[in-house]
Amino acid sequence: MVSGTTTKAVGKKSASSSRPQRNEKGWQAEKSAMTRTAILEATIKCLLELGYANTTTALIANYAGLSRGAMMHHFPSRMSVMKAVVDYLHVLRLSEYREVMADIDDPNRKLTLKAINESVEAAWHYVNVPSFLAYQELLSASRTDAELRHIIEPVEKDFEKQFLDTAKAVFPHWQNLAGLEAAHDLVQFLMKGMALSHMSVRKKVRAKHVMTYLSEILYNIYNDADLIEK
Amino acid sequence: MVSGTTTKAVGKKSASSSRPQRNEKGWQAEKSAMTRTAILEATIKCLLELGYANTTTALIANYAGLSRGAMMHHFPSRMSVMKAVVDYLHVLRLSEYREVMADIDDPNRKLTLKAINESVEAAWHYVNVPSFLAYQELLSASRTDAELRHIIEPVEKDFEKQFLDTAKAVFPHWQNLAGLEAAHDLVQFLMKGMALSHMSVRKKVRAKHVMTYLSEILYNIYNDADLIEK
DNA sequence: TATTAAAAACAGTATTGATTGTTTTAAGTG
DNA sequence: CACTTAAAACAATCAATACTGTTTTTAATA
Repeated sequence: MVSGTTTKAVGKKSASSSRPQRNEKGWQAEKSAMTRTAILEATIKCLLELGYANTTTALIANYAGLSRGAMMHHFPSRMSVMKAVVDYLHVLRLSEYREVMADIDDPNRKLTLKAINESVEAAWHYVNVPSFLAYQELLSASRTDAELRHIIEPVEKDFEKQFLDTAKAVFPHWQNLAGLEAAHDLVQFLMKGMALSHMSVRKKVRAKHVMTYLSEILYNIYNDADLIEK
Repeated sequence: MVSGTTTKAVGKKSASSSRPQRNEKGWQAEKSAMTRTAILEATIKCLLELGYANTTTALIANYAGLSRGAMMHHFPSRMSVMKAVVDYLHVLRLSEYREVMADIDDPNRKLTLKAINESVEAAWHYVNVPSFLAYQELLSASRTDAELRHIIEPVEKDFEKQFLDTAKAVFPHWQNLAGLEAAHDLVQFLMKGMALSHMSVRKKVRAKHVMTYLSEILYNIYNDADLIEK
């Protein structure tokens, strides 16, 4: 299935390498927390490199530099890891998005085409970041994995809501609310579609072209051009 | 994993049900061909319902109403079935697309907004059809499955090319070639992004809104509005 | 000493590819 | 045409591997 089944130890002990700092209360608890996030990040790496189906508990442990026993101590089952990763990615992705959107433009001035262009570029960058792709892998697997779907469904719904709310907050000048929602969907669906078109030829230039168009479109929607009068 | 592991026999003997017509030459060859396509269609059903990872040879055989031995006779390995399915879907999807696009509008007249709207609706319908979703499942799996990727990559490239060529043939009036290509990408990426956003809330209405915008955009591009002068 | 982290070993199940056997169809041959 | 032989379709079983979750053991910490 995958080559390095034998003690690969990628990113070896990235968590437990800091030496015991026995001040404060609960060094063990701290260590435990570090191991936990090491496992979560190892899982994300696995999802990216191997996909959901091939992300086995043994591989996760390897990537985290742990024994399988240790990892099963922190997460009693494979699905419990996945659930933790879903939650982990949820907050991570939201914070990443807010960070990206934070320095787009002064929210107190009217949007320029240049600013829109920048935010489109940012959105493109956003869907090519590990956290997005790993989450997408989980979302994709959830289509045919009922247990995972039950876990990820409420999270996804909450994400979509917060995602849109953030966009509204970033563009307070946007007049037509329905227009903003449609514009937001336009951007997100398009970006997702491009990001998931892995083996397109000339992907870079095509993406650039599409995004140039998209920016002009958004500018028109923003300025309430006669698009969609109904 | 899945409920009916025990002789489910879905779509039982849909292939070998026709009685032996011993005229012409080679009844056995005909039967063999029928069994083959029965296996391929069973595989597609599995891909849709269970996903690539859970599509085992045993399940395929069940769905096709065959023993595993019989199915391994026609396809010596799991991957060989997948390869056959990739080819099968390739021609199927192209023919479906051409069929859908055939009755959009008279290619000898200038495009109306209504006609564009119709073709957008057709594109939306297209990405919700089984063959698209099954193929997408394979494409998605190929990201982390090298063997499958080697199989599907050339097919996907050829598909993209023929896909665009078909669009060009359907809209011979389209002035700006670069504009048409961008418009085509715009539609395809957007549709894919929408189709793969499984658990969006209010998906239907949002899709409708986005598509209304999209149609106006396309109309503008088609009429060489000042979009993208560079 | 009691508790927690970590490691190792184990049992059960599922899947794959291979092998062997049985039935059905096609092709010769006298 | 009757009979034999070959080949293809189909079925059943087996060995090897891989993954999951559990249990047992060891080490470290409070």
